[in-house]
Amino acid sequence: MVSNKELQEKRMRGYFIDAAKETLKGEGLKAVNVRTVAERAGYSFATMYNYFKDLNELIFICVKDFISECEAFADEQTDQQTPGSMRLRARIRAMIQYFTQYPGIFELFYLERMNNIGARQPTAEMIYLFADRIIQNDLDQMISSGEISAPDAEMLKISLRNGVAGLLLFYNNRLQPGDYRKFTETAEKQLTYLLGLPGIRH
Amino acid sequence: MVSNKELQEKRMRGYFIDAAKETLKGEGLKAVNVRTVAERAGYSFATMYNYFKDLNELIFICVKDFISECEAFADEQTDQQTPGSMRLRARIRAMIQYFTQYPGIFELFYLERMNNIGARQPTAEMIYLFADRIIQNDLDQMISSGEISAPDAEMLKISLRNGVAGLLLFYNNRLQPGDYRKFTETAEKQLTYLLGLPGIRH
DNA sequence: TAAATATTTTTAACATTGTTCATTGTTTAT
DNA sequence: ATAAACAATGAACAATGTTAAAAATATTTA
Repeated sequence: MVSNKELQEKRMRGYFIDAAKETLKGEGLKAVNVRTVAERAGYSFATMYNYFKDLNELIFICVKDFISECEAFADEQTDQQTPGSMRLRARIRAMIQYFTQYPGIFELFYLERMNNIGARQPTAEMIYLFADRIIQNDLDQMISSGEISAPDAEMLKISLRNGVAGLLLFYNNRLQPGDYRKFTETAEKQLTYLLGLPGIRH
Repeated sequence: MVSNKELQEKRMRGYFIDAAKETLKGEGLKAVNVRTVAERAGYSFATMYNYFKDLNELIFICVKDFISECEAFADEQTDQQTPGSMRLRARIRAMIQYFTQYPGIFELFYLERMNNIGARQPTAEMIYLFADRIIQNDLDQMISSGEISAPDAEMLKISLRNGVAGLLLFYNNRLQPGDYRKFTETAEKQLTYLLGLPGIRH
């Protein structure tokens, strides 16, 4: 049972959160500032400070929401598949797709939030755990089916997490590879490469 | 033959460049701003604009210098070794060591510079090519010795570049793994893992 | 209902940082 | 010695995050 006050406060926070999320998805991180977000929400910039400690807190909430959204997207893309290496690939593919669709979110996750001293530790940990969570289920399945040993699975997990972060980091800066088609091709090859390890029984 | 004017101008630029580099290595990227750098150089902040287009140009020069420094460090660490997979490992180890010794430089390379719209493309490309250059020699040797095929070498190169970037990205944010000892252990394991691929003849 | 009180929103102001420009001081060439 | 060129600087502006007092609005109470 929530009071009117709580409900109203939640709505107000929602306006700002939505405005920030829209801006992040659309114009990207550099367009997010107190004044533009507040304008989009339909309030003065100072009003934000009545509902959030500071801009960091607001953006932190966006990160949490985007994590959920990305996980939901991966779930949705793979709900027909059974756990295992094929689904693992599909889930990573979904994650890559999500971040390339919203470069601003990638920037937020891997460049800005992690870089931020203030909210450093908790945010970075969240992002880090999220990347692992995306693939944990399938790795467990691969272990229990004897497809891979537990230590090899651990290495695979780290390699995938780091490799995907690096892959997106370079692509996000419009470099390598140049176009999207070539990028997905490289991503697929890299997945195949990382999954083609000696420890895995094919 | 350089004129006095050119010499003097070069010196002036050097004062600012050194001040910026010291600040980056010591206090990190967030401590770098026009006023602190100029103070360290012994001049007013406005003087900087007589020698550099803007702060970006100054920092861009630092990036170039750090790239050279890191390459020199890798060369120095491996000058006793012959080209091949062992030296490849050692060179990557040197690169990782360099960036963990100077977190501010990593931040600059992979988080800030790449993130910067203005100087985006050229800087990111430079950083990207530098990472490849560190290992190119040894990869070529491995190819010509028949240790690895050219296509596999290309995949290995990409995997290493992306994997190292991701590894440093997560470690730099003080997360995974917690302490330096554990970190180097993980880095070694990951190197072994990536180099232990099916395409490589052992 | 009207005054008093509490809450919410906003305007004004400040701090920090990057940047530009006019002024001032200094050097150089005639 | 003086005019021209050059170098260094402080004042000022713009953008952004933040705070605090003032204004507007809502709620409570007599």
